[in-house]
Amino acid sequence: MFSKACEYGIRASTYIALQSLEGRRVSLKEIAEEIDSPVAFTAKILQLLSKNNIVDSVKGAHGGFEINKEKIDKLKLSQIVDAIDGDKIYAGCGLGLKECNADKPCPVHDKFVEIRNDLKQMLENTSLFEMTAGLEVGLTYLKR
Amino acid sequence: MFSKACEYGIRASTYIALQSLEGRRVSLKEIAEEIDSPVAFTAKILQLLSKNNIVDSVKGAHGGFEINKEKIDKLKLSQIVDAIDGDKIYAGCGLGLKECNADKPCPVHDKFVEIRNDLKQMLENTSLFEMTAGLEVGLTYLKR
DNA sequence: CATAAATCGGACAAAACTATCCGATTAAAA
DNA sequence: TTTTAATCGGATAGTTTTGTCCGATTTATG
Repeated sequence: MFSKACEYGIRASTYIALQSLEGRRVSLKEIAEEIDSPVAFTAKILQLLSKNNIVDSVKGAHGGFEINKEKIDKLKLSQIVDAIDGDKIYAGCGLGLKECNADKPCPVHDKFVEIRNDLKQMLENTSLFEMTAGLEVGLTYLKR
Repeated sequence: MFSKACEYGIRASTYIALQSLEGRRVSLKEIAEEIDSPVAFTAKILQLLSKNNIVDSVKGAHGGFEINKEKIDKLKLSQIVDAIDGDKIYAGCGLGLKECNADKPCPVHDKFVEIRNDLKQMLENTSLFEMTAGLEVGLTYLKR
C-alpha cells in the first residue's frame, strides 16, 4: 500500500507527536528505537518531513525533532503520505493506464475510484492527534 | 496499489479472455501490443499465470495464450493478484508492523481493515468476464 | 524432414527503493 | 573557547522490481 519510507514516516511523526504533547523534543536515535526502524534511513525521511513543514528539526546539542502542539490536531495522515509517496495512491489508474478517467476508463475504474476515495477520506480525516490517542493508554502500538 | 507485474497481468488476462470468448488464441506479441506492455516482461508474467492455471499456453507455431470459455466467468481478479503479488495487499499491517492484529493493533488498524476488506471483496467478486464486458462496445479500455 | 512460428527458461541489465556511512554544520554546555 | 551532542547532506552500497536478450524447445505446415 505505502512505501517503507512512508510507513516509517507515519510511525515517526506519530511518535514525535506523542512526545511533543508532553513537551518533549526527541532525538533521531530515540525515534528509530521506539518505532523499530533503521536509524540512517529514518534520518532521511525526517529531513523530508522537515522540509515539508510536517515536523520541526532543531540542530545541535539538545536538538531533535518536535511538532508544534497546535499543529498536531491539524496535521492529517494525507499530508505525510503526500510528502513521501506523492499522490500516486489516489491518482493514477489501478491497472496502470497513463490516461484513465470517467471518459476513457479502464474496466475497473469505477470500482477503484470508490475504494481509493475511502482511503483518501480516511487519510484526510485522521489527524496525528488521533493517532496518538491509543498509544498513551497501551491500546495501540508503533512497533512489534 | 498493485505491482507493475500485477497490472500487466490483469490487463493481459482480460485481453486473453476477451479474445477467447471469440474463440481466438492470441500471441504474446499481440497481447503486449494491445495492452501496451513490454513484450519480454509480459512473457514472464504469462508464464507465471500459466503455471497458476489462470491462462493456458500452447507452444509451437499457431500457439499462444487462451482461457477456457467456461473458466472466464469463474476466474476472479483475486486469483490473478494472488498469483502475482501474493496476499500482501490484504495481509500485513498498513504501517508495516510485523505483528499487528486486533489484540495488538497499530493506530490505524481498524480503519485499514475496513478499506482492505472492501478491496478484497471487490477483487473476489469481479470476474474476468465482467472485465471484458465494456471492452467490446468501447466503453472501457486496456491501454492509453 | 526441414522450416518457420511460437512459448520456455535462464542469464543478464537497468532502475527504483531501501539502507548505510561519514564529514560538515550547528548549537548547548562545560 | 573547547568539547560534545545533535541534525544535514552527499556519496555509496544492497536489494527488489522491472525489463531485456537469447538459445532451447515445441509444434504446425510445406
